Amino acid sequence: MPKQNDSKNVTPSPARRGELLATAAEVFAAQGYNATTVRKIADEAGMLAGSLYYHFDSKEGILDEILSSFLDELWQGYDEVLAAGLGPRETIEALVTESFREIDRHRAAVAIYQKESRHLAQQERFAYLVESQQKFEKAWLGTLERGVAAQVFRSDLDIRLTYRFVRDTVWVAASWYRPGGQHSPEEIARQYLSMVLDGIAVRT
Amino acid sequence: MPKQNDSKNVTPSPARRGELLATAAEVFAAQGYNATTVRKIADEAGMLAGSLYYHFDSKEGILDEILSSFLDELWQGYDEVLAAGLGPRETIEALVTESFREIDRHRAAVAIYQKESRHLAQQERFAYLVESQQKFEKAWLGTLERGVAAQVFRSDLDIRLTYRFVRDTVWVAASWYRPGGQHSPEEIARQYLSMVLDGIAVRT
DNA sequence: TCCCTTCCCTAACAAGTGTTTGGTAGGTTA
DNA sequence: TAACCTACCAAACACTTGTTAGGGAAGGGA
Repeated sequence: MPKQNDSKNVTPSPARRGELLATAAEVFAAQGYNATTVRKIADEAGMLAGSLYYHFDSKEGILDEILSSFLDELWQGYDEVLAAGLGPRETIEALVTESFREIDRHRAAVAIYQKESRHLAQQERFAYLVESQQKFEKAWLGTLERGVAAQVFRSDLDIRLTYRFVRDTVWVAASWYRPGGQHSPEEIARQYLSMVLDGIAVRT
Repeated sequence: MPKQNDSKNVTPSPARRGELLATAAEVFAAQGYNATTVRKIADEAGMLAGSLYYHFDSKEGILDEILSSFLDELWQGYDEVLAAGLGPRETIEALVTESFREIDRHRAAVAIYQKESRHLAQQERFAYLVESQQKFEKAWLGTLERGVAAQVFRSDLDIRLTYRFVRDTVWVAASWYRPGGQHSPEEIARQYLSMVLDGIAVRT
């Protein structure tokens, strides 16, 4: 039961759809969703605006597919980490590393998510953004609490503040990260973890 | 030589302008600049769209005034800190604290800046955003380098990565911060500094 | 009383928006 | 060859957008 183009009697190739989704994601990330016209996307893809509607239902549908497929892949990686039964510190390390790998693979999608998710989440179509965010909070906050209980994380900090601190430090990286840069995702994760866990001050 | 309404023979009161700027900033922050219509702003202010043009030149002019007045006030505080001749660690502490105070005072403006500055900076009208960002980088990066040289900050980290880390962790707070919440700006600054400087792990 | 200023409304404009409809070039299949 | 499918174009649609022009109500000062 296909979701797209149900009424129309056409079957666009998934490969071409993938290409178009990638270019659309780049434009959305660069200009913002609302500032991006379908004519701009089509232009970037070397075709006319109307032709996009052979492949997709709507502009919103394109955005939906970009975000949901990103989140699907993200949670595939996260669930694997969470199921591994690691200790709190090792779980945080694995989650952060996995996050930077996702940023590496889905830079545009992450940037879009960062900018638009807050007001998109109010729409029914994007309700899964709220679900994902809740699941996200549960995983990270739970791990941090486990760590405090096990005395591997500090207990003198507001735990929710700590959660937002760790979460934000990781994901905002998508705003400046460029694949193929000086540092690999793993190297960036290593340094970020070192800063988050041990701080940037010299120990006395 | 007034900048606005130069041709028209009118003189809107600064007080009313301030109110309208505040509501506009709230809507921009909540919905995004491009997704916000002037009709929505006017609606929120209890008037009709056209009436906004008695007070302002254009929608872009409103945005311009929100951002530039925020940056003016920000640099007033920053310059004071930088001129105080503090040590590197104390300078970072003062800058972070000052930043959270600005977030407290200009939450909406900061949120808009976060979301829109990247692609706004490409326009000539908003060239001052680029200048500000460069000045910003010079101040923070310079302080961090001073700290490494003075052996108060770690030397085994990529300094640019550290800069982005500290910068982002502070400013993304505007996305979740709400004035009048549980913690004061100073308290949030204190805990953030504690995390950034000493890490969240228990010292062994 | 009359005038002037402040502040907003009514009504419209032109440009740009996402989207639809019908058509067609080129390759594949029967 | 004929029928068909894929992937696009050309042209238009209805609607929303930022913006403008003219007018008018309320109030203060002369």
